[in-house]
Amino acid sequence: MGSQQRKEREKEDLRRKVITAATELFREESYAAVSMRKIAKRVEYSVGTLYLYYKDKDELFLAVQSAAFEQAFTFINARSGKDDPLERLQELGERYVRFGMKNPDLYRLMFMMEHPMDAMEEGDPWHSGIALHNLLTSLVKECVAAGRIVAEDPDRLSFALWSLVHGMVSLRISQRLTIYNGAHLNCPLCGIDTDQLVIETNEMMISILERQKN
Amino acid sequence: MGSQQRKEREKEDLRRKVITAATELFREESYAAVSMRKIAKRVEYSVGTLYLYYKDKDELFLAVQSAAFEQAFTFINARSGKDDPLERLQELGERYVRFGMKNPDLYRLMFMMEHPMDAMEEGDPWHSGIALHNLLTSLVKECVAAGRIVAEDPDRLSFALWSLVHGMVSLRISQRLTIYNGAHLNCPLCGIDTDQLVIETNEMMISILERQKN
DNA sequence: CACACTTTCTGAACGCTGTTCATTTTTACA
DNA sequence: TGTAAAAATGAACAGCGTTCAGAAAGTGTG
Repeated sequence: MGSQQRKEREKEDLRRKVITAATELFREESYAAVSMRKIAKRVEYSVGTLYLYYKDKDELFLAVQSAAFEQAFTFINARSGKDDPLERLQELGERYVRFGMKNPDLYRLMFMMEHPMDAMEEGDPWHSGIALHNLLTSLVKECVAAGRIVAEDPDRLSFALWSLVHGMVSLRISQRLTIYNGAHLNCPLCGIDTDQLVIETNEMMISILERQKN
Repeated sequence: MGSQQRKEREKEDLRRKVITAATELFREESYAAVSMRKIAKRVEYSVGTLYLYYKDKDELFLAVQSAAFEQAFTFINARSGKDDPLERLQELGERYVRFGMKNPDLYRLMFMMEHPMDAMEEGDPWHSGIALHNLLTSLVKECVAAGRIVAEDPDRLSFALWSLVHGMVSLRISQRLTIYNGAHLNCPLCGIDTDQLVIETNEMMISILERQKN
């Protein structure tokens, strides 16, 4: 019977539809405003049905997260014409922060949401996230190999760079860079556009690495 | 009449009690588990009373955040015997990440919680947060003045360092460093204790700055 | 077609959340 | 002691995630 396969396909279809609807909602409203009932309404099923496809909200959100990681990977992995690995490293960071700042609620879901570790057992929602991480580390190592930077421990340096860009994006997303808006903090950074600050600081860190010699 | 002043004092007392209770709850349970009813129960008032002292949950949380910033400032500002400003900078970073990793839910409240900007008008919940920021920037400038590091733009460098430590702490808190636990990411960092990784990476970044010459 | 069996779907119900507000209790002062 | 003002209460409301008895739709057989 081919009907078995058709049903499998339909089941997968609905799962995808749910993820798409949830992703749209994340884009339209804020992270906190996305509820099971709203997702159900958008896919035109009752709320109970969602629980036939996802064990609970955490599992559903994990699936959305997984899809978000794929989007992020696609966006960030876009190859550039540059030859210099260090330039590509800078571009990698820039695309990372751009993605995060353009998709704050997806970014929250990917990197800032509290996690139900028990739901993480099966499947691998972080697959594309891991791929991103590998992209970074191998690029850093390429820079070292090409003599563009010096690094005793390229893996730790990669972690530091990830932390740097993540730190900037998450502070930006959580509105913590608004301290640079008012004048209560009197420093040259005040008044600057925070998105620009993030991007420029990424560039600065790259040039610091470039200038560093053993 | 002195009764007027006494009432003012009692009012302030309850406000403080509420903040203390909420802070305790943040420590005991997770961030998400702290509800108005639980706070009310702990201070032995009805839930409605809380709304006589705080306009809504956001305002209450902002007050808790403000107290948390003070705690953080006290903890992180602890003076060390070191003379070298760069060593003190490294210690500053270390105390920052230690505070964050020991008080994950307070840290969430301070730096990761989505913010109701409209509640930020009066008062200055970030006062001690700003003080922390100033501590960092002035220390960085001290390092530059002492010739311990080179920095074209000390303010941007301070922002970068803040982003770095915040990035590490928040990734740690959000359980994202668990990718270094399993073996699915085969790199030298795997299996390492993540708290240690964070602290060591802070040290590494300091030594990178130290080695950097113009 | 009719029947039985399975799968899919529904939406009311439960206990939780933040928030409001009519009501009651407590306090203050003449 | 009486009365006006202040403070505290907790039931009620809408929305949340989640469950589950029952309705509906689909499937295979006689």
